[in-house]
Amino acid sequence: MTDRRDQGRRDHGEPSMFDEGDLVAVQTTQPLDRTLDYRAPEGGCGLGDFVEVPLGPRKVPGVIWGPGLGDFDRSKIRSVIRVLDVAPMREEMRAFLTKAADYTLTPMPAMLRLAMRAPGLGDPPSMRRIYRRGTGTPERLTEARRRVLEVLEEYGGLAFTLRELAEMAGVTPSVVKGLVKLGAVREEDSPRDLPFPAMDPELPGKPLTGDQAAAADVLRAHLRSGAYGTTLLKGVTGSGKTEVYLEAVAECLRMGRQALVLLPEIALTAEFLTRLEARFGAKAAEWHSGATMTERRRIWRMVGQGGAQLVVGARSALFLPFRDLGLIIVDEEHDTSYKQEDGVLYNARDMAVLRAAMAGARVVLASATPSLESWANAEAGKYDRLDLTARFGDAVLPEMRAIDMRAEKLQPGTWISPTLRGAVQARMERGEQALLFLNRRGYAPVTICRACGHQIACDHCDARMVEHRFLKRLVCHQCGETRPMPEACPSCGAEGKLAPVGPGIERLAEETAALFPEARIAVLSSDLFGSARALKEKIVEIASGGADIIIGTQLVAKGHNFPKLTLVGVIDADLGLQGSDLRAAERTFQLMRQVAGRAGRADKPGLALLQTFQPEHPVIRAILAGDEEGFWRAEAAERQAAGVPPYGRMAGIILSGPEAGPVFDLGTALARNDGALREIGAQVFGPAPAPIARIRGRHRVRLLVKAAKGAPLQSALARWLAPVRLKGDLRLSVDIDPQSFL
DNA sequence: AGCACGCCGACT
DNA sequence: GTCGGCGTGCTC
Repeated sequence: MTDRRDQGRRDHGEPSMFDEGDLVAVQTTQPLDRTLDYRAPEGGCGLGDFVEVPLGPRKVPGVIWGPGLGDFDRSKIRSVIRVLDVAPMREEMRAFLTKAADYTLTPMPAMLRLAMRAPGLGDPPSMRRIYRRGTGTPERLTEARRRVLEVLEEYGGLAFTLRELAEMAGVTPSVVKGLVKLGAVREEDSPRDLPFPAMDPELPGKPLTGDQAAAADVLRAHLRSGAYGTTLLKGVTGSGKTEVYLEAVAECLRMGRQALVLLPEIALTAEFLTRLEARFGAKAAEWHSGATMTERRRIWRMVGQGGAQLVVGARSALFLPFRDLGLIIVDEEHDTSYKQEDGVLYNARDMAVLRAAMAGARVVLASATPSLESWANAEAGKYDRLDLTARFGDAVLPEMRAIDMRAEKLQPGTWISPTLRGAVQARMERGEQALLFLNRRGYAPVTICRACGHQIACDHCDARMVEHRFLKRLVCHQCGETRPMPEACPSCGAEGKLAPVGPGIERLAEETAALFPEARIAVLSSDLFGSARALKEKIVEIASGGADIIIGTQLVAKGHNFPKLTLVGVIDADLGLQGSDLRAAERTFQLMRQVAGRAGRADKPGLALLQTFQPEHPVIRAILAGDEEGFWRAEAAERQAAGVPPYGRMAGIILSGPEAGPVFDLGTALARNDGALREIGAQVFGPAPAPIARIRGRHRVRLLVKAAKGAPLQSALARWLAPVRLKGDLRLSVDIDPQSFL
């Protein structure tokens, strides 16, 4: 066995610490709340080694976590089956997982699973056959043979698999095999998982403007310090944020350390990867849920061996076994998709900071509209802050104006005000593009029966079904359940009485087409495209002028460039302000600013018009005034007064089960036995129906725990929840720092 | 997580 | 009598 693990150990000066027969504690991915003692296998093992151990009748994967605890009947202790042939888990990774588990109140096995999500971890490094140019030329040089040799010579020295080579030459594999026999092509074995091509940090980036160059200098200096630190890089759309943080990536690569770029949305990576390739001359490793087993396996192993210098990935890339991580970029750090259920509830932005602190790496949080948390951390001096203000070229941020909908005359069932209509008309006449933004998929959010007043709801969720006219179906946006659009009311049976209420993006498209029959209209909504690729292609087509009016949901807000766009019309700027979610204002502010930022990127000035019924609302006013600092200060003051994050601590407890009764009973029992929480001065609110009271037939109840900023919330929660025994199909999950609090 | 053990209802 | 429901407990 070529020993990768020995190599890994030598690299870090860790000796093989446990001899055969020594007791070792193994952390497995089985949901046990402690490590299990085993005997070290033949040849010994070291701290952090990935191993396979017997557990009952099964073999399970695990990691050597430390010396055995020795508190178990010696005669029952079994031996580690084998040490897997991958680099051992580093001390720093174990520390990170431990802290992350403590912080999110996640059992260690679930945490460890995130760090072992690599296919074929236990496989030996497998080989594959590759083919390269041999010496000599066959006597009979047929056309097919000539093409094969030509391909090999064209790619001077490179080797290919049989299939690749045959395909590239347009011949059958047997032609290649024939050449092998004649010695003109050489057949070799090579490891399946090859290192990624080296990145070249010395290639020139785009020229930077004054403040971009200054910001890049600061980031480079931070990196050279070699110690942990976080920087909030704030820059409006088009300010060249990416170019600036790529300079930090370049510096990191120059230092020989690894860099990780986290992106919130997979759809962005294709465009982004091209950009990276142009900057560093080679493809970065791309880690996301859509990657194949082979790719994942290669990345996981190469990251651990130092054969991948730059990884671009979704949130789970934080758990890759980096050997020497020097920099984590969290792009669009405010994006809510960084916090999502992934088996474990964690916020990738916060975990990035934790991981970097453990690894002695720098973090750059990049955003045009930072989260209030990050803004507050910068204010408090915990993060450095860099602001990029200038936009590229002479383009400026669009002018923003409100359209007071109380003063506009609209036909029932229409949503485009005369003012907005006129503005769109003007753009059409000048041959410019306009974007109408409405953050609601489908045709109409509500379908009501005019005979009996019944609203069509999902059978499994407490949510209304949304009509999707393109699909001719009703769709539940909660669980994805769909059914054909009925003719008759499912409640009273009246036919032809079902009526759409309220606007969705499809209905808006209908209205737009009626108003502008000549215009080419493109509708951009995530559900209208079968694949990310199809969506991407559509966006490229639109950007090059393939549409006059773009109608889109929030996916248009995410960093796509539309150079001909000069008008953004927000159909319902009040949409995000409704409800009692404390972060609603923040999210509306971010979304409106991002959407507005789409307009006027090139040399033409942009205009953003916000249709609103409450133009005097503080959030709308802050958006219009472009007074970000003012908005944040006001938001911060409100949250401080309410004692909520980031000025207080919160946790959500979600209980769920098939029957509402037992779920509520458990919630009530928990709320009553809150001694452990009162000890730290924390309060419990609830139980109350969760924001979505029923999902896929499971009833959900939520409790909220609120504590002071410095309070030891996690340990109190652990003590509080320790005695809970979940009966039947009841489930409990803890959400530290929930995104929405009501 | 699996998988055994075990303690109560309707079948040959 | 026993087959089988899934509640409880164990795995080094």
